Amino acid sequence: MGRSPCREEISGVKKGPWTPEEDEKLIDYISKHSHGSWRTLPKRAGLNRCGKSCRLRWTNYLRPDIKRGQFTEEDERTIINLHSVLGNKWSKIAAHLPGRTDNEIKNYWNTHIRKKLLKMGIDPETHKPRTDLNHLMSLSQLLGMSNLSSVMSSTWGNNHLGLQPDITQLAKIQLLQNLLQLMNSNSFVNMGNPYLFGNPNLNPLFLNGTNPLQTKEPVVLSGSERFANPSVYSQAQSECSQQQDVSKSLADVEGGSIPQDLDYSKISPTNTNHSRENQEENPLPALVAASPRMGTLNPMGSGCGNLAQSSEESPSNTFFDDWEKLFDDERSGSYWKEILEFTSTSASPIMW
DNA sequence: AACTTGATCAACCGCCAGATA
DNA sequence: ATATCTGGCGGTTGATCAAGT
Repeated sequence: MGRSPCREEISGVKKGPWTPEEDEKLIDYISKHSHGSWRTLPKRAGLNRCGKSCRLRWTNYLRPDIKRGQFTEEDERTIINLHSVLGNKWSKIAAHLPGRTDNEIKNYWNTHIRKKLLKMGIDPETHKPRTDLNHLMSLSQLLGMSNLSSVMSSTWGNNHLGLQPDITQLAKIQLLQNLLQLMNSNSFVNMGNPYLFGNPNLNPLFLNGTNPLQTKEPVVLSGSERFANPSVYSQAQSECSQQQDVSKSLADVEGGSIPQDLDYSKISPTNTNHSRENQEENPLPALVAASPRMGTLNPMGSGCGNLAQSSEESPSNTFFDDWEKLFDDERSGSYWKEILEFTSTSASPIMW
């Protein structure tokens, strides 16, 4: 039970980097006698090291079947896919990459992949899009304050908080911009990165692995009535449905076999028929720019489809007209209204 | 040239679970 | 049944090197 005291540690064995001589001794001994008990190995091999240190040195560096050198793209894909399923189970991940050690994979994850994912707006822990909670929260609070302010204004006839009437609109616009950025970064992530392309579960926004932003036809929408149009969205669904199931992408993993203990029902709560049903009940509106200005929000360009390019096709004059129309339409019952209501009501208590 | 900063990765630490006495 | 041993694992550290100032 518990950690065994390493007696050698007490007697002051050597620590730190291994010398070539020590490596040679260890290799020589293990190749002749096999390692046997790691605890007694150092003494038998004539090494002034802890048995644990010897084991680590052997398994992580000296083992003859260790594969050195750069990780390939395939390796990287494998690691990301497996990590999305297994989490930080480095040894399990390493089992799928012959010749790679758990330590090496762990290091590679922390120094390369993790940063890459963060840059792409993916949370490396959850493999889901990052949401800057602080930012979203502050916006939500702003909305909350604004709503409170309106209530107080109507009650007392003036604005006790000194908030401008436009603050609600501003906050809403900023919140939506955030959401758009999130979705745009997702379109990049999913379409531009082959290892994520086949992994719809990595993206909770794309239920069924479909990105509502990505439609093949240049869909032009403006005003709230467009946002409530499910046909466009379902079209997008079918257009983009070539995305693979996560289990398939995992089956393609180098090494082939998938751990028996994997419970795929835990992998993606959104990647189910249930989510499809939910989606049909509450179709996410196609958030497509009706003006070129909007198009600039997506520097990565298209995925499997295009964003709308033509401003002439929009009956509205400007991008902001469209948004304003959307926000002003309190009767629409649109998805966006729901989002805004949710964010403004679910915010943490306002700090005065 | 000297210093600072950031990235990388080998090695260590501490915890855990299973095996064994 | 309990204590101890052992190997394995994941998290963290610190030495080293390269790039930037």
